[in-house]
Amino acid sequence: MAATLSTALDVHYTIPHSSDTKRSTIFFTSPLKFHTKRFTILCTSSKSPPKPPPPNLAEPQQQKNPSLSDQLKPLSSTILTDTTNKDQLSQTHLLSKPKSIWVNPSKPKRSVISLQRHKRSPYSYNPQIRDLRLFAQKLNDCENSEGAFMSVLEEIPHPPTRENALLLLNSLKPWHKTHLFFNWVKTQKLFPLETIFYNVTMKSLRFGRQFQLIEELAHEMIADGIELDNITYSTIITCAKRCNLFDKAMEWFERMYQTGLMPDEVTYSAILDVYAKMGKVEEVLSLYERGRASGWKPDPITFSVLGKMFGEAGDYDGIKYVLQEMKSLGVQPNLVVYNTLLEAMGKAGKPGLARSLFEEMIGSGITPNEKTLTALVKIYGKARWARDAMELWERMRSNRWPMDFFLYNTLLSMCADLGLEEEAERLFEDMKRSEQCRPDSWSYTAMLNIYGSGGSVDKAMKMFEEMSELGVELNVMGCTCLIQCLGKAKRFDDLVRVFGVSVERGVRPDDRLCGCLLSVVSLCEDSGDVEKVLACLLRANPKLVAFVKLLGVEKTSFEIIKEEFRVILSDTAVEARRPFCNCLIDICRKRNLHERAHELLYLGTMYGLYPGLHNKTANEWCLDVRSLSIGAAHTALEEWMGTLSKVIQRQEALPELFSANTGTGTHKFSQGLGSAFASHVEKLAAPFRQSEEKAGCFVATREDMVSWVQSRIQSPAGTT
DNA sequence: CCGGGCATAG
Repeated sequence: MAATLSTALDVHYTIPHSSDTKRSTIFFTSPLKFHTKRFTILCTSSKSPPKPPPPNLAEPQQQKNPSLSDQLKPLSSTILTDTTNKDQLSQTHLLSKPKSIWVNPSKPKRSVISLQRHKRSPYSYNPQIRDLRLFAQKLNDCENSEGAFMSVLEEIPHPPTRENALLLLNSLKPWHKTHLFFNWVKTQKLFPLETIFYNVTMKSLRFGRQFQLIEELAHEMIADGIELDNITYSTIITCAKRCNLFDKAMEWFERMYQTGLMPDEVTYSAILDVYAKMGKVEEVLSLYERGRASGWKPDPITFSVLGKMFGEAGDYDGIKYVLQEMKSLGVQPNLVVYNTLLEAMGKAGKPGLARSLFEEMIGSGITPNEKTLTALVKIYGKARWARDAMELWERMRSNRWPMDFFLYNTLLSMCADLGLEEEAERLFEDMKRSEQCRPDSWSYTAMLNIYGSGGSVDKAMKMFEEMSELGVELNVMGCTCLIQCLGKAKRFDDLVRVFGVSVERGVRPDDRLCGCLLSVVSLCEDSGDVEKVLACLLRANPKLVAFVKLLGVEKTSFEIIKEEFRVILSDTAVEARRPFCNCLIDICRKRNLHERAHELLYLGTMYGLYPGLHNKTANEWCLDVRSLSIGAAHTALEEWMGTLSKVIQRQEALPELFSANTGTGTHKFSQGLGSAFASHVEKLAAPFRQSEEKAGCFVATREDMVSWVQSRIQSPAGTT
């Protein structure tokens, strides 16, 4: 198999792997692509094309309005018909800032947004407001049934005039009661129900996510000839969005244009958010550009929508673009915008930029809230920036910045990320003493994570017992942390008990928990223990257990392993695939199935689980084992040495430097891949030395490598 | 007293 794997590793020399495929930089590196892409908002990239209005919808009154998709013809086609020298124009315009396109158009573009916000009608002071508020409270407090509601309603202190009815309608919750009251007012027929009555009712229905009812009301408005205004549409659209009915949101947005109503910026940013939530980045940017071209100066909420979208995409260039746009338009970010952008920076993996953005925010005089601090604490924890995390924590205390439940739990998780056991314990005690923030399932899980990764088994078990006593739910992550910890401590009987209790208490094992059990199997010295742990795994993933057994059957062919492993991996969550492969390799090595281990590493490489394992330049060949388990790293090193021997024997060109990167294990609790690697290198007497410049890197010169390989060829000792 | 944006995990 060795030859086959070297072939696989060789494949890596030539195929550049890209780990950055999720970056979308449409707008910034390739404006041409963006602007020339044919785009119609409702048709092209939507999985479900827009349906015609349902038959019970009245026909829109004004057919003269083009559909939105017609209005949003690609910018490029509009520009190119305006000139004879198309090539030149497309060059100059597409490379300049998009908005410059609109400086002097021969025909003004049709506007897509109304620059005037919908005006609200003023209301006059109602002297009965006090009575009516008390009455509304009474209605809110009564039993949530039609009978109870109607009998309280008979005690209404003042006649339900238009103003009184509106006031009551505005004060009612939950949505059932608003709806009952709306219907009651309708049956009274004391005055015609105007748009505002529908709007207020819809707002309440949206709280209860009652899209069906909202749509019924909208159809009723259409049938009765009651005008739908921007407030109506934005409420319908945001309700559809919250119910994940994106097609519905688009359908109503489209209908709005068709009836000749121009969205104002509230409706417009609501629909931008709909597209953003669907991940339609290009569509959002196109809409944004069209709005800008109509003379719209977006407000902070719009930028928050854009920032969130780029954050979800992990697109740092996009986040930069949002900041630039705000700057050039003179829009000052508010607290929510900063919160969104901080979170986005975290998702884009830019802790340093998140830190400067936070300082900029403080500098501009904005006080952070719980959400700001939650985002930042999470970022520092994940980046393992212990110093920044502790400084921030100190600032939170000395400035008395607000704390809440999320923030407590995030601080606990940060302690887990940084290995701060004592700090976490103090925090946890604070929470127990507090009124508002008693530890919940998240808090206990964080503690299980801290004790689990720190190897404090007894403390972890104490948490587990405490959870049972207090009735705190154990979730799959807490269970995984505990199992991992018990496994490392070789307390297999406790492990089996914890697993059983967890499943009884409703924990549904996921792929990460299976990976954890598999890693415990690789730690077992005794075959009886192996069976115990496999029995747990059998309840969660019988196929995986069958595969583990198959690996030990000597006559199993490589082809069978290949196919069965493929099936296993395709049934496995992406984030658990490499851990599975690592553990399986470890298991094989533990059982002295070294050939099998090499086969699995080969297959793992084939199936793309180890991108960038081997990097080759003219000067340096580097084996990057940072994402490998100890057994897998040993296997990869052996494989690499085998390949090098052949290359040297064939007298092919070699680089000056060889290096193996184990990483430094920035996590306090990481398992020490570097030292394991060092001792394996020592056992092989390979000429690798710890690099002085680069921590976690082992280096060897060409001369040393060649003489070592040649000595091994002469006396092939210690080849396993 | 009618409409839009922000948070917790192995």
